[in-house]
Amino acid sequence: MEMVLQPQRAAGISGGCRPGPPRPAAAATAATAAMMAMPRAKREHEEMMEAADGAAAEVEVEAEAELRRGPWTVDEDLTLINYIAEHGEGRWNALARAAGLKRTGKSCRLRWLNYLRPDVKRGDFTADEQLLILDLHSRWGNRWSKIAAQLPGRTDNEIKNYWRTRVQKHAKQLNCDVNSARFKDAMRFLWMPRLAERAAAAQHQHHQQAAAAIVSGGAAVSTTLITVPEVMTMMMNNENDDDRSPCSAVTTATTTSSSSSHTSSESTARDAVPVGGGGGDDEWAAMQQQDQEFWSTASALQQLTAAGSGDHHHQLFQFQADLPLQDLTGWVQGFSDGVSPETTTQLWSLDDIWRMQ
DNA sequence: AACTTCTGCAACCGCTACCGA
DNA sequence: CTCGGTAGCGGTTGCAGAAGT
Repeated sequence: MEMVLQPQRAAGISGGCRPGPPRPAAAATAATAAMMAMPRAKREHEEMMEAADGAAAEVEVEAEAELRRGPWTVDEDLTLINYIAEHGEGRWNALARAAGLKRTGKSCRLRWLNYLRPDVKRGDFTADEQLLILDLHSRWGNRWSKIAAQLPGRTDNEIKNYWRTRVQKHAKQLNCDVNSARFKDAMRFLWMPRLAERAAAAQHQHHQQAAAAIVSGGAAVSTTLITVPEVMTMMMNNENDDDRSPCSAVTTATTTSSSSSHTSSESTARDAVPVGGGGGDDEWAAMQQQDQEFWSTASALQQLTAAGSGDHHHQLFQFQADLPLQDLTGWVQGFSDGVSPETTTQLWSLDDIWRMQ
């Protein structure tokens, strides 16, 4: 079977500055499918790899001189995708030669893993994802690949860039080092709760949509929307746990709620399956399962927020006292991506934080 | 309109770990 | 055990579009 891949039109990659070659998403998906039927192609691949290895030494010097660098072209992308679709990935140097790409194996590997791989997710990070990144970074530091492993479809490069461009920018706005205790406190007590709230709100909206689809015409589903003070209480309560930071407490809550759906945007389409559209028992069971998970999550959140611990409030007060008013307000507003200024101010003025107690 | 500065991201570089001969 | 090749990781750079002047 010979697969011919056509170049795709630019797929509107959000946030991209470099125009670059369009991402052949559909082609990459087709590539995945092609990889399923591989045995014969695999054998050919092995032979080609051996041949490529054999020829490698002689051509190495001259090839070195004409190796391409810089942005990948559409043709190069398609060549790589086609080759991997037929032969699989691995042994990148030999692959690069066998595929006829004038690139280093390193470059091919990077291009494939960070851009062409069919399951790579593009676009802005969801609140859930941001929360997870903050949490994991607080635990593991700059272990980007390890962090990326916890975010399906995200690459270490993407997360690294996110950290450098967004997080470090905010640390700069706050006039402190990204590794300073002050910034970490700001992350724990302001940014992460806010992300948790947004994530919860997204979950809330998502579940309401799903419920509306399931109970068409029925009563509106009542859900518990977790609030900033609730999240803060959760964080403080969980500081009692020996090996769990407040950060992990929030993440636990939010990721638990999303355990049945990696991200809200991702899961919406899947979950909003119309009832009675020819679905069988499996679909019904799946919906029941999702319903069950939603309600158990809401219940868990309520339980977490039920008990409060006054001791930890002092920490928050101390933190508030340490931060200059204008710094805090400006900085908090700095995190207002996608939120109207009014909303942000309302959510995060010092008065409001104070009232949360 | 022209120029400069800022921003975000893809790609590269250097290093280390791992593995097989 | 050593050595060479490869994969993978984290840090850095370069570039193009956006924003500002």
